[in-house]
Amino acid sequence: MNDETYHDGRHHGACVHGTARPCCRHAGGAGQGALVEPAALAALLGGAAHGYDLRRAIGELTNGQLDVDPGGLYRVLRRLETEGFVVSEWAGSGPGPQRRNYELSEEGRDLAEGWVVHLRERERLSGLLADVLTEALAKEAPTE
Amino acid sequence: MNDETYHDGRHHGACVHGTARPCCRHAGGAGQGALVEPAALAALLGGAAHGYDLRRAIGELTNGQLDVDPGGLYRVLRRLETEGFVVSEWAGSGPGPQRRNYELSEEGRDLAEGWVVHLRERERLSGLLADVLTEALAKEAPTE
DNA sequence: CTGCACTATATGTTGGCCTCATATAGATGT
DNA sequence: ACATCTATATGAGGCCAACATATAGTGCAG
Repeated sequence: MNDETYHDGRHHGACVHGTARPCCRHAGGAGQGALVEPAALAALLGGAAHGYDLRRAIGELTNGQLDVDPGGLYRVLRRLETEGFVVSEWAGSGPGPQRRNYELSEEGRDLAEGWVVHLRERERLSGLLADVLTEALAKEAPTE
Repeated sequence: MNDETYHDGRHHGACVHGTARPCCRHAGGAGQGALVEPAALAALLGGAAHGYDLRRAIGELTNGQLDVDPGGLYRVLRRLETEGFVVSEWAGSGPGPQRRNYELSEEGRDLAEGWVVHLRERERLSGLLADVLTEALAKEAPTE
């Protein structure tokens, strides 16, 4: 009603500024750090699948926490293929739109292992910074 | 010696690809997500200071885990000032290069609180994705 | 006296990512 | 016929970290 801020599950309401002003950190991935690539790798580890199914698998694997943009997902799959981490081919013709089947290569499995390390580091740094901020806010007691 | 990879504490050796190829994820903040702004806010919560000192404070607050680029730090401080989260002025003339003193505004404190929420979310998602990947890798037992 | 390292502030540039937008095409249900 | 879902894809904007580069003041060692 008179709540003019967005509530569509995207970044509008989750802007770090906590305001309705145009959020300056919802593009370019600098907000959270890359997520689509590791999510795609996780889904592919569960077995070969087509793009649309991988997106669904990501949602299931993360209990609905991650809903990756299909545009970004296909872009990542393409790039991972050009880099040799994924292999894909058009699936046999059946009813419905043409499907492309994606499968992880051995190098892709190694890449996934690398991402675990990277994500743990991000988790650690995020927690560390959140702790530092929390303590600093607590010390800076209201004096007004 | 014959180890051709970098070892200068930057992202070279920490590339998510785990290879010596030009790491494609060490620029644009997409690697870890934004860190300079919350770190700057944390340092400013400790009291007004000049830029160079804030960088040192960040190092201390994070036990050496974070060594922010001075270029980026000054850029963030400037932007935070134009956005009203920080106030600064040239310090009185003394020996040495000219210094600028930065101080958090009330809005800046609110912004810092918003960053705690954001960082906890990033911590949570990073941990979730790392868990998902770890479990998927464990299930995909070596069959070769 | 010179050169180097530190202090202190700053701008330029590049590459990658997320988000949002838009597009094409096949199938199904109302 | 239209809306929705399935399925694949490209374009564009904005942000960030990292690296580079610049200017200027100071102190110290050789």
